[in-house]
Amino acid sequence: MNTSYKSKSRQDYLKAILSLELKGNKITTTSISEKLCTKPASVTGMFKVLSDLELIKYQPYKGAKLTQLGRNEAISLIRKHRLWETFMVDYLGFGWDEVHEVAEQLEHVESKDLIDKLDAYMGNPPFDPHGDPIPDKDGNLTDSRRLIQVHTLQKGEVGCIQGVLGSNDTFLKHLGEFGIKMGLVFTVKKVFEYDGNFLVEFVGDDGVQREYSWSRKLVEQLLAEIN
Amino acid sequence: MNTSYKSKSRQDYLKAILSLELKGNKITTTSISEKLCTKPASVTGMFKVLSDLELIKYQPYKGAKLTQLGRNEAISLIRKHRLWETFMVDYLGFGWDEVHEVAEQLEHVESKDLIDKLDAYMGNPPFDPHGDPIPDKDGNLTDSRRLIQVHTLQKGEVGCIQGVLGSNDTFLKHLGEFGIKMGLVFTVKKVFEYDGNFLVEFVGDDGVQREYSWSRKLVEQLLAEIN
DNA sequence: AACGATATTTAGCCATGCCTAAATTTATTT
DNA sequence: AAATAAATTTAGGCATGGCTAAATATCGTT
Ligand SMILES: [Mn+2]
Ligand SMILES: [Mn+2]
Ligand SMILES: [Mn+2]
Ligand SMILES: [Mn+2]
Repeated sequence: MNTSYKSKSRQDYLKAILSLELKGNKITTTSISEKLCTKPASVTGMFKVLSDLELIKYQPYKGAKLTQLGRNEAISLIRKHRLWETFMVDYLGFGWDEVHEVAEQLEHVESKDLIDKLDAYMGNPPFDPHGDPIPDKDGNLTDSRRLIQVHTLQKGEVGCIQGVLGSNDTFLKHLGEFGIKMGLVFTVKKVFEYDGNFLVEFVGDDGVQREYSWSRKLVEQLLAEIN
Repeated sequence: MNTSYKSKSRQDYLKAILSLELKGNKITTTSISEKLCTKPASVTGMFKVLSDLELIKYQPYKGAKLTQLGRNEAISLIRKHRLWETFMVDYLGFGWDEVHEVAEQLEHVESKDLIDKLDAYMGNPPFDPHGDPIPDKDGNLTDSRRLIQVHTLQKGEVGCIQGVLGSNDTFLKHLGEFGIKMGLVFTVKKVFEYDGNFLVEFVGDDGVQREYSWSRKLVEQLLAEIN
C-alpha cells in the first residue's frame, strides 16, 4: 500500500494534536476539528488512518494521543515551521505578522538536509520570531527560560517581552501598532483596578520614552522575562 | 466550485506542457504521460480539467496548447523552481546535482511575496545553477546569450561552459567527477574522428592544467559561450 | 436508575487524480 | 479503399480526505 504518513493533511493533524497535548488538553474529535476547521466526523476518519500508521493511539470515544513516532514527526514539522518563519523575518524582511501562512506551506517540504542546512546558515537560532523555541536537528525541544504572563507583574517591575501566547496575524499586527516587539523592555507604572489595564512605559523606536495603556486581554497574551 | 488551478498535479502538468512547447514538440497525451510518469488516459482526464480552467486549449485527438493564463502560471513555476535551486546552491551549500527534487516541492509554495523577496535577497540572479535563465518578477523569460553545443566546436577553439541540456542528477554528478562546472573555460585540443570524443584542456580547481577526454554523448549536452 | 444533552461514530456521498481494459479515432500500408 | 497499426478516449475502479445526516455512546442531572 502507498499509505505513508507524509501527506499534508496527516501532518497537519499531527501538528494539531501535539499543539493541544502541549497545552495539556484532551485530544477529542471536536477539539481537533475546531483547530483544523474540519468536522468531527472527518477527524474520526483521520484518527483511524493515523492509528493504523501507528502515529497515534486511538480509543473510540476515549480520545487519541501521539505515539513516539507521531511525536517525532510533529516536532519535525514544528522545527521546519519555526525555522522558515525565522528565515522570512530575519533574512527576507517580512514582518512577524506576515509569515505564518507561508510557513504552513513550507513546513511540508520533505528534506531533512534542506532544513538542517537552512538552520546552519542562520547560525542555529534558538527561538522563532514569536519567541517560540526551535527544536534542534535531533528533535530536542527545550526551553529553559522562565517566561511569565505580563498580567502577573506588579507595579514597578521591569519586564522584557520574550514571547506571545497564540500568534494569529491580527493579534501580531495589533502588537506592532503598539510598538510591542520581541526584546522590548518595559516598566509597569500602574495597574488599574477598575478594568485591569496596565500603564507601562518604554522607549520607542524613535528613542522617545512614552507611556502606554495595555488592556487586560493584551497583557494576558504577552510573555516576559523579569530580571 | 473549489476548482482552482493551484494544485500540485495541475501545476506539474502546466510545467511539463511548457517544457515540451519550448522544445517545439507537439503536446500529446503520450508525450506528457512520459514526462510525468503517468498514463495517457490520465493525461486525457487532466487535459479536460485544464481546458475547463482555460489554462490550455485542448482538441481531442489533436493535442493541447497553453493559453496565456496557463503560460503565465507555468512561467511562475519555472521562476520559483530556479530561484530556489539558486538559493540552495549559492547560499546553503548544496551541489547542483542535489537540488532538483527539493525545488520540485518548493516551486509549489504559493506566495508571490516570498519568491520576490527571495529574489531580491539574492540580488536578482539571472541564471540558475544549471545555467537556465530565471524569469523576472513580471514573468519575462529572456536569454540573450548565444550558447552553442560543445560538439559544434572546432579544434583550437576556447569555450566557457554556461549551461547543460537536461539536468538529471546522475548526469550532473558525472560532470562533477570530470571537474566540469558553470563558467569553466576550456580549450579543444583535438576531435577524434574514430569515436567523436573531444580532447580538451583546462585548469582544474587545484590550479593544475590537465587534459580530459569528453565523450561525444557528453559534449552534445554541454552548452558553451565562445569568445 | 433513567432521562436528556452532548460527543462521537457510522453510513453514504462527492471531488481529485491516478489506474487498467475496452472502445474508438487517426495514421500508415498495401 | 481497405486493412492494420498506433494513438487516444471512454468506462469503470481505487485511495485520499472532505462533507451531511442518522445512529449510538457517554455524561450530567434529577
Ligand atoms: Mn501546514
Ligand atoms: Mn511562530
Ligand atoms: Mn513539482
Ligand atoms: Mn535548474
